Amino acid sequence: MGRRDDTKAETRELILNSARDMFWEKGVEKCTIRDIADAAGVSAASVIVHFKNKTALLEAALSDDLEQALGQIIATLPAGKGLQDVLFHMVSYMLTFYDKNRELYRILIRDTLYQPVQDIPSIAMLEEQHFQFLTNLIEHEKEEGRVRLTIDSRVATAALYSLYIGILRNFLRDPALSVQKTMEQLAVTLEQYLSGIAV
Amino acid sequence: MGRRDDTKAETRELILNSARDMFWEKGVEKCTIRDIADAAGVSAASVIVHFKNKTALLEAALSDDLEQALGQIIATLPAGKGLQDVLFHMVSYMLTFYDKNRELYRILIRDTLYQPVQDIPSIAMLEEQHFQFLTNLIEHEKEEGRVRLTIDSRVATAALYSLYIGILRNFLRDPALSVQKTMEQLAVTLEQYLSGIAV
DNA sequence: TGTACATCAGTGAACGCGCGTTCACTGATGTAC
DNA sequence: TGTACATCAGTGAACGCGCGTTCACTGATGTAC
Repeated sequence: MGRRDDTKAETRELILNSARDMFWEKGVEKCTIRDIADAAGVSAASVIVHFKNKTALLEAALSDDLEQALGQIIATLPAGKGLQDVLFHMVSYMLTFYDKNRELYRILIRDTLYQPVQDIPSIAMLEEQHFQFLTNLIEHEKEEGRVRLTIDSRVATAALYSLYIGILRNFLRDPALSVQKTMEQLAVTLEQYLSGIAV
Repeated sequence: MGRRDDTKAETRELILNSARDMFWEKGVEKCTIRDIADAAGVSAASVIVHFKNKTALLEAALSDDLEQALGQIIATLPAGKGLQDVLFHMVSYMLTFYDKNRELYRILIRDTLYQPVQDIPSIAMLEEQHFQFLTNLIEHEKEEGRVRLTIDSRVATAALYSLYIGILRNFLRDPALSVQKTMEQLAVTLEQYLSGIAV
């Protein structure tokens, strides 16, 4: 880790910061790799050396903020509350976060959700953390006697995540849908999931 | 509806057929709008007149087959069976369908799932039909006394659809995941959803 | 029914744009002796 | 410690490619009278 690696990392950061700023300001479609390179005071070729393509750059540029958000969520978790409260807290935080620039995050999610894991390393890692956290939470709920012991926690996590992604899809696709309304959707969905629908 | 409209519709069909064939053969990324135009014996400008862009063409070109698949599913439905059997039948049919060209359908879904409804008219309509069918199914289950009457069918439909999309995501992103294995995932997920996870 | 005109699907060729690649290069940093 | 060479991040300029647009046009079809 000599000076060479340091300056390399610095250049990377310069590009990442400019990218994030420009994506926020002008939107993904409206700003070019050249624009970002210019703003970072770096050549366009250098951007491509650091990031495979525009989507990879987008992913890397926005994942820092996402990571911070996830950290914030966990730091501000309501203590001693059950699954439902924790999930509410998480989703409402994330929706408020995405609401700051729905169009930007819609494009991020559209372009990453169905990509192979190796193409979206940062977000895949965040997702994995998120999963692990939820799984632990469900395990904890089992110990508290609020979730049946026969339930497979990984399966339940995947299901809850799918329900979240589904609701997020509505939220990001329909600008008229408020955070409030979306949280109400979550409430009924979650209520159904927890108690089941079968007689 | 004179001859003018007829020939217009014919040209549209020519483009659509060439597009579907080429997308299947070479993959979406590898074939250009010009390639498709040439194969259809039509000018590239004409393709753009008929379809706004490549994604719109992809959506239109593949939605016919999807519509047929959905028709087939409903036609071959196991009669007199419950929700679980019907859902199994549907998902297993769709996975087998997508399995014929996972990469192609991965791209289709990636490029359409988070697009505004007006940009993907054909698929949005299919989705709406699919939804309606599921909602009716759940209503029927209520009458049969297999689903609680207090359950909101639209909410349950949205939830089941989200769970399906989540499982489909794993399937399309991981080529090593077999239809069989994916159906097992569905089984446990569905079992949880039907009976709930809470004590 | 025929004539004159309007409409419009489709053409072909050119264009601008942005992405991603390539390549010879510069200059700072790292390493071998 | 100094010297000579190797490495490699970054440059700048050019390039090819595909997308989507534009525009003057042709010729068939539709419509008004």
